[in-house]
Amino acid sequence: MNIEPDLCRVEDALGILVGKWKPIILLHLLKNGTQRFSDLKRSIPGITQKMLTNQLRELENEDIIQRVVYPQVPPKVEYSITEYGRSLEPILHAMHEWGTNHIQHKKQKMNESMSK
Amino acid sequence: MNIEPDLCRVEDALGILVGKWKPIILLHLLKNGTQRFSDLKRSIPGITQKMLTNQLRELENEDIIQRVVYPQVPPKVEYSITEYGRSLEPILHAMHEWGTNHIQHKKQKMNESMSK
DNA sequence: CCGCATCCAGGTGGATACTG
DNA sequence: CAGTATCCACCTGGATGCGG
Repeated sequence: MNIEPDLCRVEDALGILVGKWKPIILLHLLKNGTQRFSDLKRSIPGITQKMLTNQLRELENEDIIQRVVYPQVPPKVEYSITEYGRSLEPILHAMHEWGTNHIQHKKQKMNESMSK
Repeated sequence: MNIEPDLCRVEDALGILVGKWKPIILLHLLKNGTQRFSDLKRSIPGITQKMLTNQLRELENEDIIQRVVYPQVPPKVEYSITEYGRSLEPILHAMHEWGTNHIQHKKQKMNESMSK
Protein backbone atom coordinates (compact mmCIF):
# COMPACT_ATOMS: atom_id res chain seq x y z
CA MET A 1 0.00 0.00 0.00
CA ASN A 2 1.40 3.34 -1.02
CA ILE A 3 1.02 6.15 1.45
CA GLU A 4 1.88 9.08 -0.82
CA PRO A 5 -1.14 11.34 -1.17
CA ASP A 6 -1.09 11.05 -4.94
CA LEU A 7 -0.80 7.29 -4.90
CA CYS A 8 -2.95 6.33 -1.92
CA ARG A 9 -6.33 5.21 -3.12
CA VAL A 10 -8.07 4.63 0.20
CA GLU A 11 -10.05 7.82 -0.23
CA ASP A 12 -11.33 6.72 -3.62
CA ALA A 13 -12.95 3.65 -2.15
CA LEU A 14 -14.12 5.53 0.91
CA GLY A 15 -15.74 8.23 -1.19
CA ILE A 16 -17.99 5.72 -2.87
CA LEU A 17 -19.24 4.17 0.36
CA VAL A 18 -19.73 7.48 2.15
CA GLY A 19 -23.20 8.96 2.02
CA LYS A 20 -25.89 8.71 4.59
CA TRP A 21 -27.72 5.85 2.85
CA LYS A 22 -25.25 4.23 0.51
CA PRO A 23 -24.16 1.29 2.62
CA ILE A 24 -27.70 0.30 3.47
CA ILE A 25 -28.79 0.62 -0.17
CA LEU A 26 -25.91 -1.56 -1.33
CA LEU A 27 -26.61 -4.16 1.32
CA HIS A 28 -30.26 -4.36 0.29
CA LEU A 29 -29.35 -4.82 -3.36
CA LEU A 30 -26.67 -7.36 -2.53
CA LYS A 31 -29.04 -9.36 -0.36
CA ASN A 32 -32.27 -9.08 -2.30
CA GLY A 33 -31.06 -8.68 -5.87
CA THR A 34 -32.98 -6.48 -8.28
CA GLN A 35 -35.30 -4.03 -6.59
CA ARG A 36 -37.75 -1.41 -7.77
CA PHE A 37 -37.43 2.15 -6.56
CA SER A 38 -40.51 1.72 -4.40
CA ASP A 39 -39.18 -1.54 -2.97
CA LEU A 40 -36.05 0.20 -1.78
CA LYS A 41 -38.02 3.13 -0.44
CA ARG A 42 -40.23 0.80 1.55
CA SER A 43 -37.28 -1.25 2.81
CA ILE A 44 -35.36 1.75 4.07
CA PRO A 45 -37.33 3.52 6.78
CA GLY A 46 -36.67 7.22 7.03
CA ILE A 47 -35.22 7.82 3.59
CA THR A 48 -36.85 10.44 1.41
CA GLN A 49 -37.46 10.14 -2.32
CA LYS A 50 -34.94 12.87 -2.94
CA MET A 51 -32.16 11.15 -1.05
CA LEU A 52 -32.92 7.74 -2.49
CA THR A 53 -32.74 9.13 -6.03
CA ASN A 54 -29.63 11.09 -5.15
CA GLN A 55 -27.68 8.21 -3.63
CA LEU A 56 -28.74 5.81 -6.38
CA ARG A 57 -27.47 8.25 -9.02
CA GLU A 58 -24.11 8.57 -7.34
CA LEU A 59 -23.70 4.80 -7.13
CA GLU A 60 -24.80 4.47 -10.74
CA ASN A 61 -22.22 7.04 -11.84
CA GLU A 62 -19.51 4.90 -10.30
CA ASP A 63 -20.82 1.83 -12.08
CA ILE A 64 -21.64 0.13 -8.78
CA ILE A 65 -25.32 -0.28 -9.56
CA GLN A 66 -27.38 -0.53 -12.71
CA ARG A 67 -30.58 1.34 -13.49
CA VAL A 68 -33.15 -0.08 -15.88
CA VAL A 69 -36.17 1.98 -16.92
CA TYR A 70 -39.27 0.29 -18.30
CA PRO A 71 -41.06 2.79 -20.54
CA GLN A 72 -44.58 2.24 -19.32
CA VAL A 73 -47.29 3.90 -17.27
CA PRO A 74 -47.04 3.88 -14.36
CA PRO A 75 -43.26 3.99 -14.54
CA LYS A 76 -41.13 1.09 -13.38
CA VAL A 77 -37.45 1.41 -12.61
CA GLU A 78 -35.29 -1.43 -11.38
CA TYR A 79 -31.97 -1.22 -9.64
CA SER A 80 -29.39 -3.94 -9.21
CA ILE A 81 -25.76 -4.38 -8.24
CA THR A 82 -23.39 -4.62 -11.19
CA GLU A 83 -20.87 -7.42 -11.44
CA TYR A 84 -18.27 -4.78 -10.73
CA GLY A 85 -20.25 -3.50 -7.75
CA ARG A 86 -20.05 -6.92 -6.15
CA SER A 87 -16.33 -6.38 -5.70
CA LEU A 88 -17.25 -4.06 -2.83
CA GLU A 89 -18.96 -6.84 -0.91
CA PRO A 90 -15.82 -8.10 0.88
CA ILE A 91 -15.08 -4.60 2.10
CA LEU A 92 -18.62 -4.07 3.35
CA HIS A 93 -18.48 -7.44 5.03
CA ALA A 94 -15.14 -6.67 6.68
CA MET A 95 -16.48 -3.37 7.96
CA HIS A 96 -19.55 -5.06 9.37
CA GLU A 97 -17.41 -7.61 11.18
CA TRP A 98 -15.09 -4.95 12.50
CA GLY A 99 -17.98 -2.77 13.59
CA THR A 100 -19.65 -5.63 15.41
CA ASN A 101 -16.45 -6.31 17.29
CA HIS A 102 -15.99 -2.61 17.98
CA ILE A 103 -19.27 -2.48 19.90
CA GLN A 104 -17.91 -5.19 22.18
CA HIS A 105 -14.59 -3.43 22.52
CA LYS A 106 -16.28 -0.23 23.64
CA LYS A 107 -18.40 -2.07 26.20
CA GLN A 108 -15.26 -3.56 27.73
CA LYS A 109 -13.58 -0.16 27.92
CA MET A 110 -16.72 1.21 29.55
CA ASN A 111 -16.75 -1.47 32.21
CA GLU A 112 -13.05 -1.04 32.91
CA SER A 113 -13.44 2.66 33.59
CA MET A 114 -16.59 2.07 35.66
CA SER A 115 -14.91 -0.35 38.04
CA LYS A 116 -12.04 1.99 38.84
CA MET B 1 -23.80 -9.99 7.68
CA ASN B 2 -27.03 -8.64 9.10
CA ILE B 3 -28.79 -6.00 7.09
CA GLU B 4 -31.28 -4.78 9.70
CA PRO B 5 -30.57 -1.16 10.55
CA ASP B 6 -30.17 -1.94 14.24
CA LEU B 7 -27.87 -4.88 13.62
CA CYS B 8 -25.83 -3.70 10.67
CA ARG B 9 -22.49 -2.38 11.87
CA VAL B 10 -21.02 -1.15 8.62
CA GLU B 11 -21.71 2.44 9.62
CA ASP B 12 -19.84 2.00 12.88
CA ALA B 13 -16.65 1.08 11.07
CA LEU B 14 -17.23 3.67 8.38
CA GLY B 15 -17.74 6.42 10.93
CA ILE B 16 -14.29 5.86 12.35
CA LEU B 17 -12.53 6.07 9.00
CA VAL B 18 -14.51 9.05 7.76
CA GLY B 19 -12.95 12.44 8.28
CA LYS B 20 -10.93 14.41 5.83
CA TRP B 21 -7.56 13.37 7.27
CA LYS B 22 -8.16 10.18 9.21
CA PRO B 23 -7.07 7.63 6.64
CA ILE B 24 -3.86 9.46 5.86
CA ILE B 25 -3.07 9.89 9.56
CA LEU B 26 -3.65 6.21 10.23
CA LEU B 27 -1.51 5.18 7.28
CA HIS B 28 1.34 7.36 8.49
CA LEU B 29 1.20 5.92 11.98
CA LEU B 30 0.92 2.38 10.63
CA LYS B 31 3.88 2.85 8.34
CA ASN B 32 6.17 4.97 10.47
CA GLY B 33 5.22 3.95 14.00
CA THR B 34 5.25 6.48 16.82
CA GLN B 35 5.20 10.07 15.62
CA ARG B 36 5.28 13.44 17.29
CA PHE B 37 2.54 15.95 16.59
CA SER B 38 4.98 18.06 14.59
CA ASP B 39 6.15 15.02 12.62
CA LEU B 40 2.61 14.31 11.51
CA LYS B 41 1.97 17.95 10.72
CA ARG B 42 5.06 18.06 8.53
CA SER B 43 4.24 14.75 6.84
CA ILE B 44 0.73 15.78 5.90
CA PRO B 45 0.81 18.77 3.59
CA GLY B 46 -2.20 21.04 3.83
CA ILE B 47 -3.48 19.96 7.22
CA THR B 48 -3.99 22.66 9.83
CA GLN B 49 -3.13 22.32 13.50
CA LYS B 50 -6.79 22.48 14.36
CA MET B 51 -7.75 19.61 12.11
CA LEU B 52 -4.78 17.48 13.09
CA THR B 53 -5.67 17.87 16.77
CA ASN B 54 -9.33 17.29 16.00
CA GLN B 55 -8.86 14.11 13.99
CA LEU B 56 -6.31 12.71 16.42
CA ARG B 57 -8.74 13.22 19.30
CA GLU B 58 -11.51 11.40 17.51
CA LEU B 59 -9.26 8.46 16.74
CA GLU B 60 -8.03 8.46 20.31
CA ASN B 61 -11.60 8.40 21.63
CA GLU B 62 -12.23 5.22 19.66
CA ASP B 63 -9.08 3.66 21.06
CA ILE B 64 -7.51 3.46 17.60
CA ILE B 65 -4.50 5.56 18.52
CA GLN B 66 -2.64 6.34 21.72
CA ARG B 67 -1.54 9.77 22.91
CA VAL B 68 1.44 10.16 25.23
CA VAL B 69 2.28 13.55 26.71
CA TYR B 70 5.77 14.24 28.02
CA PRO B 71 5.47 16.93 30.71
CA GLN B 72 8.36 19.12 29.65
CA VAL B 73 9.08 22.46 28.06
CA PRO B 74 8.76 22.71 25.17
CA PRO B 75 5.94 20.14 25.13
CA LYS B 76 6.33 16.79 23.43
CA VAL B 77 3.38 14.63 22.45
CA GLU B 78 3.67 11.28 20.72
CA TYR B 79 1.00 9.42 18.84
CA SER B 80 0.95 5.76 17.89
CA ILE B 81 -1.45 3.10 16.68
CA THR B 82 -2.86 0.89 19.41
CA GLU B 83 -2.81 -2.88 19.11
CA TYR B 84 -6.53 -2.64 18.63
CA GLY B 85 -6.12 0.06 16.00
CA ARG B 86 -4.04 -2.31 13.91
CA SER B 87 -7.16 -4.38 13.31
CA LEU B 88 -8.21 -1.67 10.87
CA GLU B 89 -5.19 -2.25 8.67
CA PRO B 90 -6.74 -5.02 6.54
CA ILE B 91 -9.73 -2.82 5.79
CA LEU B 92 -7.55 0.14 4.83
CA HIS B 93 -5.47 -2.15 2.68
CA ALA B 94 -8.54 -3.61 0.97
CA MET B 95 -9.86 -0.14 0.27
CA HIS B 96 -6.55 0.94 -1.21
CA GLU B 97 -6.50 -2.11 -3.49
CA TRP B 98 -10.08 -1.56 -4.54
CA GLY B 99 -9.50 2.14 -5.14
CA THR B 100 -6.45 1.45 -7.25
CA ASN B 101 -8.43 -0.92 -9.40
CA HIS B 102 -11.31 1.54 -9.55
CA ILE B 103 -9.10 4.14 -11.24
CA GLN B 104 -8.39 1.59 -13.98
CA HIS B 105 -12.05 0.67 -14.23
CA LYS B 106 -13.03 4.29 -14.78
CA LYS B 107 -10.38 4.75 -17.46
CA GLN B 108 -11.78 1.76 -19.35
CA LYS B 109 -15.31 3.13 -19.14
CA MET B 110 -14.02 6.48 -20.39
CA ASN B 111 -12.36 4.92 -23.40
CA GLU B 112 -15.42 2.82 -24.22
CA SER B 113 -17.67 5.86 -24.31
CA MET B 114 -15.09 7.87 -26.28
CA SER B 115 -14.82 5.32 -29.08
CA LYS B 116 -18.55 5.17 -29.69
C1' DC C 1 5.59 22.69 20.68
C1' DC C 2 1.07 21.75 21.14
C1' DG C 3 -3.63 23.01 21.67
C1' DC C 4 -7.92 25.79 22.18
C1' DA C 5 -11.46 29.34 20.74
C1' DT C 6 -13.72 31.92 17.30
C1' DC C 7 -15.59 32.93 13.10
C1' DC C 8 -17.10 31.63 8.64
C1' DA C 9 -17.82 29.32 3.81
C1' DG C 10 -19.47 25.41 1.55
C1' DG C 11 -21.42 20.98 1.37
C1' DT C 12 -24.83 17.45 2.87
C1' DG C 13 -29.07 16.00 3.83
C1' DG C 14 -34.17 16.84 5.35
C1' DA C 15 -39.14 18.84 4.36
C1' DT C 16 -42.20 19.93 1.10
C1' DA C 17 -44.55 20.65 -3.17
C1' DC C 18 -44.97 19.70 -7.90
C1' DT C 19 -44.59 16.86 -12.70
C1' DG C 20 -45.05 13.17 -16.52
C1' DC D 1 -44.48 5.22 -9.62
C1' DA D 2 -40.49 7.66 -10.10
C1' DG D 3 -38.29 11.88 -10.30
C1' DT D 4 -37.39 17.12 -9.93
C1' DA D 5 -37.17 21.73 -7.73
C1' DT D 6 -36.79 24.77 -3.82
C1' DC D 7 -35.77 26.13 0.51
C1' DC D 8 -33.37 25.60 4.78
C1' DA D 9 -30.89 23.67 9.12
C1' DC D 10 -26.95 21.59 10.35
C1' DC D 11 -22.28 19.94 10.23
C1' DT D 12 -17.58 19.71 8.58
C1' DG D 13 -13.61 21.72 7.86
C1' DG D 14 -10.57 26.03 6.81
C1' DA D 15 -8.36 30.63 8.54
C1' DT D 16 -6.74 33.02 12.12
C1' DG D 17 -5.33 34.45 16.66
C1' DC D 18 -4.27 33.51 21.58
C1' DG D 19 -2.29 30.69 25.54
C1' DG D 20 0.50 27.39 28.55
